[in-house]
Amino acid sequence: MKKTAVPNPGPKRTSQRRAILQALQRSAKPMTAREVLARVRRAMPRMSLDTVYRNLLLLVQNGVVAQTHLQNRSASRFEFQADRRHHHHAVCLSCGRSFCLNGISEPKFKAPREDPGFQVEDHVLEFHGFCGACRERSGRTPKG
Amino acid sequence: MKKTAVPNPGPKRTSQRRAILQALQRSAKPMTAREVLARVRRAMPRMSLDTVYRNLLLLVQNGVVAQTHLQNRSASRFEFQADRRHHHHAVCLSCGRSFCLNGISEPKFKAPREDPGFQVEDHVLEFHGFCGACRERSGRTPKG
DNA sequence: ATCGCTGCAAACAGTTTGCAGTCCA
DNA sequence: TGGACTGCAAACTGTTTGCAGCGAT
Repeated sequence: MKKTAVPNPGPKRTSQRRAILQALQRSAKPMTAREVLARVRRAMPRMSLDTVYRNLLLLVQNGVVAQTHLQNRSASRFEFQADRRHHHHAVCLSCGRSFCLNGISEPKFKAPREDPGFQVEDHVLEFHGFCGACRERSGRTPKG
Repeated sequence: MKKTAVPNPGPKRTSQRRAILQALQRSAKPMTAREVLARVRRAMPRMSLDTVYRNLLLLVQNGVVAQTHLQNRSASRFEFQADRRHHHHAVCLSCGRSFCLNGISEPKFKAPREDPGFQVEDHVLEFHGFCGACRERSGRTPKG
């Protein structure tokens, strides 16, 4: 039997996907879907927010991108992960930007009295405060 | 000039508000607005979700209730605070319930390299895992 | 030729807001 | 009495989904 040209199933390499990933890779800070969209639209004006979400979801599922729901904001943030270590975030209460933190010692878990059988898989640690820029802008000094 | 009976401005003590606060006080776990509504409706069937939200907001602003956006879930959780100490939460990845944790040692902050001037005001620590009930239900054993 | 992907629009969940009538102080 | 509060409905935001056409393999 002649072997028919069976289309290769699985993800396709689309320009949109590449652009979204690239935007994340180039950003030092986690971005919201909307921020990603704005960035990508500079090159691809017709990109839609749905496509951003769909691709982010895919990237998150593949472990390429990490998704975080910040306490502060309703929109989740996405960041490129590649071989990044587990880390935490600092979120500015004023401008909402979030920064990645490294070298924070990992918190130790103690099961709740109510449920001693609780088994931890993961954790999220988020610091809230004011970033340098916002403190300067608002006249907050390091000591004041 | 005769002193007219000027209505006292400021919050009024309504039965709805009392019921909402009571529901939170009686709950060991943080509740979503919808959970609060369900609870309160047992006594006040006409209570609306909007009223729950409005009152929760007020209570949060007054520091009576703490609001937490969990990583996991989209709906925020509310819990009675009174004179409660700062504490953290454990969230079950399976059933979504959240438990309060006490006696966790506080994480230490280290400013991000990117913004050494970041000043911390607060933090949130959230453990994710599986609660005892869900582990039993799904056959997860402590060692397996 | 397929099947994944895209853009558009509509659907959804959580939350907020405008309005007119109701209730507490 | 008057402003605070309530219920209802509608608006809004972030995110997801249905659909028909497009595009990568």
